Amino acid sequence: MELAYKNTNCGEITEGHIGKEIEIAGWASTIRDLGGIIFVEVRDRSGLFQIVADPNKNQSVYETFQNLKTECVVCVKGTVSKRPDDTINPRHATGTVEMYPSEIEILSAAVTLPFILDDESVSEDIRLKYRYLDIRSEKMMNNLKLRHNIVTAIRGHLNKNDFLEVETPILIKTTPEGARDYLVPSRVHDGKFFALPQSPQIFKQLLMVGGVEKYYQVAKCFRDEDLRADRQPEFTQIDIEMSFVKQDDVLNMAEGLLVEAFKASNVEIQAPFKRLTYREAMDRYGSDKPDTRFGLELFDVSDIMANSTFDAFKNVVTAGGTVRAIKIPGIANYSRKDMDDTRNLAISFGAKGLAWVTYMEDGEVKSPVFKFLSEEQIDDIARRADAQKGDIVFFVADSPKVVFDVLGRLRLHFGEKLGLINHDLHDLLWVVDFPLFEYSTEDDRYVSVHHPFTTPNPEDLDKLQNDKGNVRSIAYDVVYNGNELGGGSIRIHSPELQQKAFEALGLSEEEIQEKFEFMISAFKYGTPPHGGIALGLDRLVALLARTNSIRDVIAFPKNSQAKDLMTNAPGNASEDQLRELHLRLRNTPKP
RNA sequence: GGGGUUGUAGCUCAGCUUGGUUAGAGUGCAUGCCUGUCACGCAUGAGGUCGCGGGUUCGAGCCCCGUCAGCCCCGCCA
Repeated sequence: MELAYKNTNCGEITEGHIGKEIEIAGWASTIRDLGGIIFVEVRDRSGLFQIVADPNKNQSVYETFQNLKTECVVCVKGTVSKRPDDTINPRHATGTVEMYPSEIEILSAAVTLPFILDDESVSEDIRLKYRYLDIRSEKMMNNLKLRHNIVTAIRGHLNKNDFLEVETPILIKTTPEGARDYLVPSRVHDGKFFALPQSPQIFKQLLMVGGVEKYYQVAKCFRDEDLRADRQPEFTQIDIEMSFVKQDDVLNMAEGLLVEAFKASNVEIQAPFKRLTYREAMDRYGSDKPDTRFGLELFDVSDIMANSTFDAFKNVVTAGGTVRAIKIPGIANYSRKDMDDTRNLAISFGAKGLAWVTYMEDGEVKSPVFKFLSEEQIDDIARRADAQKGDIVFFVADSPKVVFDVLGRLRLHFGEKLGLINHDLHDLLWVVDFPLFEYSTEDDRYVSVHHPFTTPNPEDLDKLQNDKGNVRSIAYDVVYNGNELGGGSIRIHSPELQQKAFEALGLSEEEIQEKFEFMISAFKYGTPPHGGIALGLDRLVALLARTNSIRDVIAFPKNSQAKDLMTNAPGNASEDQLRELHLRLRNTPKP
């Protein structure tokens, strides 16, 4: 028997194939042996197709069917037939057709699988250990297809718009700011190390100096930080840079790109997206990636509290802090325990405490802080909150950072809990005018919010030396349903300004020379104004696949401890390898 | 680095609150019966280091201590 393996995909067989002889190949996904007749579903990437063996029609094929084991690989030749009317299965795409094979060959046997494919309850560590089996599942296969479709759409859009895809190096020089680098020891250079890129940032800017004008890359990036459901040590960015552009040019381009990417997932979105300034996002939503699918906006009561006799709040305002509030409707019947839980939640978010006003259904208004407030102040709060019977208003007083963080998270908590979020919405927006610096209490200095190549807002240049906290940048993030999809900025293209930016970050002249000399000197040879954006592909695909773990859209991800459970990486290095790399281990590693 | 949570059959879990006979269920697997199933059905069977180590106890899957591993979160992630 000479079979060609395959000329038709299982999932694509239709009534149009009836009477035609075809060959299919795939995995025997389910075998139903009824005694005198055997049904087998053959699965390939495209879907399932039922084949039938009847000893009266073909004895030798029937005998082969009797020996089939689940997940063995077969190739089958035969003529497609219509199923009898009463056996049509409307739940399957190929449920109206089937085949009595004239020939069947087992191409590969299969031992019993360690778990059942498509069983959603199987624990993830088992799935990751046998990832090659997990990929056979409909869910994983669909996610990989979706990812492919999205990347294809993005590439198509960028190619059509005259972008050049350029690869940048993976072995690069370590940079001082940002996440922890993965280091690669150099064999050739004793004691020296490469770093893996956290992003192609510097290279894409130098491509602009090189005259590429419009660049993109589906770029692997690496960060040696602790993992989360949406964070992997290696991940993929759609990395984009453009010359001769201003902020609006980048935003318009990215909007067009995202429209195409969403379309690949059968989601229609409208451009242009809303725009919020960073200030406005924080003031109204307590977040730089606000979920604006629901209300519950924050409001400021600092002025009222500053004039109260409540020292805890008053002193915060005097010391430069702020008091903000959020109104949660319909929870005035909260029990003592509910209130305790809410306060503990606020404390877990970083608050020192939580104050509130309860507007009871019967019209009574209660609050532990009323004794510190005048009648007029109490009225002011009710008016500002637009409080109705049944509402509770919560207050947090602290530094702006803490207040926004706590109330922003409480807002999300109640939005979810009270079912205020419409999960059918696709809410895309830009947050613009990010601050250039933020103060790091840990490092006791100002650090870049974005990265040190971000252009300061020209209006704020005079604050670069003495008022760093109030310098705005030309930087922007794109947010989808409260998730950061990506961000970018207009970059510095003047060597003098770049030098000043490094200095403002507290880098010493030696550090600037050692780490960035090539960049500053590159800028001296004629540098176009440029800017760009990077979009997190894994997160985008995960959101469009409606899964909350990016591991579900990565073929071979690491687990939460940054291990590959399938290959057991990272592994040990041999003595010889270590010697060649000029390394000596402090402790003998566990085998 | 910190907090929470889970660990019992190949897989998913019950049993733990209140320590006590031979540790169960579903599913998968094997065998047999079954000619239109599609979560096929019926029957029989195999399958266990109760994560690991120590302790308390006459007796520990269950209580205590330690440890390892998985997942989630905080820190961290320009």
